[in-house]
Amino acid sequence: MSARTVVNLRNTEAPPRVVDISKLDFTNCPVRDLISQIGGKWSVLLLEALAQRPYRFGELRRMVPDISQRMLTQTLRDLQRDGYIDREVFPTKPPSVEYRMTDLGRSLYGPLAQLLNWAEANHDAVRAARVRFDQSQD
Amino acid sequence: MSARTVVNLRNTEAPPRVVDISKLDFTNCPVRDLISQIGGKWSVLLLEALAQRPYRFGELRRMVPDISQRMLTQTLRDLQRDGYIDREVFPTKPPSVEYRMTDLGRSLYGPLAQLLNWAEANHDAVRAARVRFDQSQD
DNA sequence: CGGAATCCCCAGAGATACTG
DNA sequence: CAGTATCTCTGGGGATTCCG
Repeated sequence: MSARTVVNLRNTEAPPRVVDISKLDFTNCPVRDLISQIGGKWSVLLLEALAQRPYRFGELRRMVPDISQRMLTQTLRDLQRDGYIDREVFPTKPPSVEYRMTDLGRSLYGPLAQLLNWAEANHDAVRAARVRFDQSQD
Repeated sequence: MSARTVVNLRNTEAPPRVVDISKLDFTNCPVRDLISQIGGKWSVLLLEALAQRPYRFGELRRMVPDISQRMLTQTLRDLQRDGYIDREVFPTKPPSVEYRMTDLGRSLYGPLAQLLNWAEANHDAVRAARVRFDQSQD
């Protein structure tokens, strides 16, 4: 994929210099790697929750009532795998599991939160653009 | 969906106050709305390209050789619909179509680029975390 | 040149039931 | 409580063909 292309394109000073575009490892593009993960349906939501404070499995489940048990487990495991959150098991009875954000996760949440703030601030503009577009298409 | 929950969760000062979580309009959550759009496979890539300068359809196609014609057309139309890019048709022969970023798109690209920079800067850390996780799971 | 229309496939996500 | 294990299904995305 266009890993190098992406890098070059973001360099706004230089002209676009497309390099070696066909031979690049698709799975190794950092941007695609990040977007495909947080692009999931629940990842950002859980990151927002855990950015505030640690939560237990059941707490997260109650906070996001329309997530299935399966997707909560899976999304948490994926976030843990990428190093954004930690998982700690307390051998109580019944057992309880707490999830908390790592330093890496917190450093991700900085720029991520900026983007989310943009989304909220400009949501009306986007919706208005959609209405205009749809009306112009008959 | 949890539109309000998201808002409250990002307010790091107050305790989590989950409000009216089941009755919210799923489609009206700004965060979900943005993430589901730019979470697409090609959106960010095209935004990066057009953040630099306007491009014609065929130019974009050559820059991203592994995108299908269909997905290029569709992704561009979606970005246009949300107001991030403009489309201008030049009635030459054969016709040519140019895409350029709008002011709204440029304002989005600010925080977005910060996130992408984070992705590149921390890609090694994420990959290392993955290796650790996979090895700890037998 | 820049699409639109059509067919097809599979990974992401939901529902349900069971377990340490 | 906090998960696994199956089964299922939708829709995002690819390949191909046709059009102004």
